[in-house]
Amino acid sequence: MPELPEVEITRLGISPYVTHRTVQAVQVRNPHLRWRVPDRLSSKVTGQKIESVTRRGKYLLLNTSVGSVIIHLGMSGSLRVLKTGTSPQSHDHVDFILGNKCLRYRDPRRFGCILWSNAPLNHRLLKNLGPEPLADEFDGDHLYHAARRRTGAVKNLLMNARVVSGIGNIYANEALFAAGIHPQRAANRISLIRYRILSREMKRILQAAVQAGGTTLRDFQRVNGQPGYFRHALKIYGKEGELCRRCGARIRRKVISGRSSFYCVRCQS
DNA sequence: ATGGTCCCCTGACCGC
DNA sequence: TGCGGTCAGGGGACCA
Repeated sequence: MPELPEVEITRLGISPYVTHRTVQAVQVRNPHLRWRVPDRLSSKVTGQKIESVTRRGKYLLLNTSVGSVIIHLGMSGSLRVLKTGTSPQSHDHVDFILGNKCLRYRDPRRFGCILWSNAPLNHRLLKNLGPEPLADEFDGDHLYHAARRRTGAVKNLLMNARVVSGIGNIYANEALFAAGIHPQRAANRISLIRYRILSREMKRILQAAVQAGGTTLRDFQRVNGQPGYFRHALKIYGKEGELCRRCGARIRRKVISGRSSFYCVRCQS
């Protein structure tokens, strides 16, 4: 499900309900996520006040004064705020009880994770993440530099979290279409000028997606239950066989490194 | 260091 | 209605 915009929408959605609240209990119904939910999670976080909810790449952090809960939503994860006592459905694996509210983690495929760290930004999963794509430090020069020794597809460069964090399959496809770059083009055979265009398009598309509440393909929901509306703004992702909105050529699909890639042969090179 | 391939898991969908 | 195959928004582990 979630790439940067959807994780950010989740953050914005839960933040007002959990910030400054104290965790009174943690209920782990199924600890078997990507990594086992640590047994110490409950003892670490119970009694602590959540001071802020932040995001790094696709990771969410529930920050307390003694450490942070690290949450990743994987492919199918979601967080909702419910009335405490609401009976859990299948795949509702973890609850954080916050007085009369309950922060509930649901993840049918269990590709996500919930971990605890005293120093989350130095955690092995976070410390090597590349810059945030919406930060000033991320620009065409950064991409160009990262691409110097890489002969693989530029799409893989965008989806490499060590190069830039938070970009997944949808937004990589959309940004490359917007920049007119073929997803399979070798990363080291793209000019600085084109990387500057690409980085600008990435920022523009990610910002627009956040504005629209993210992209709902099938099951992404905001905390209020509404879908994200950026799906209607997608120009290339999932549109194999349709006509390019820019030139009318038929959109193609090709699997690159195991992920579906969509592109227009006339507009992207 | 980079770039492949495999795998974790469930659910939706499609063709027969 | 059932069944098998395919696909899905992520990303770490492993190997060449």
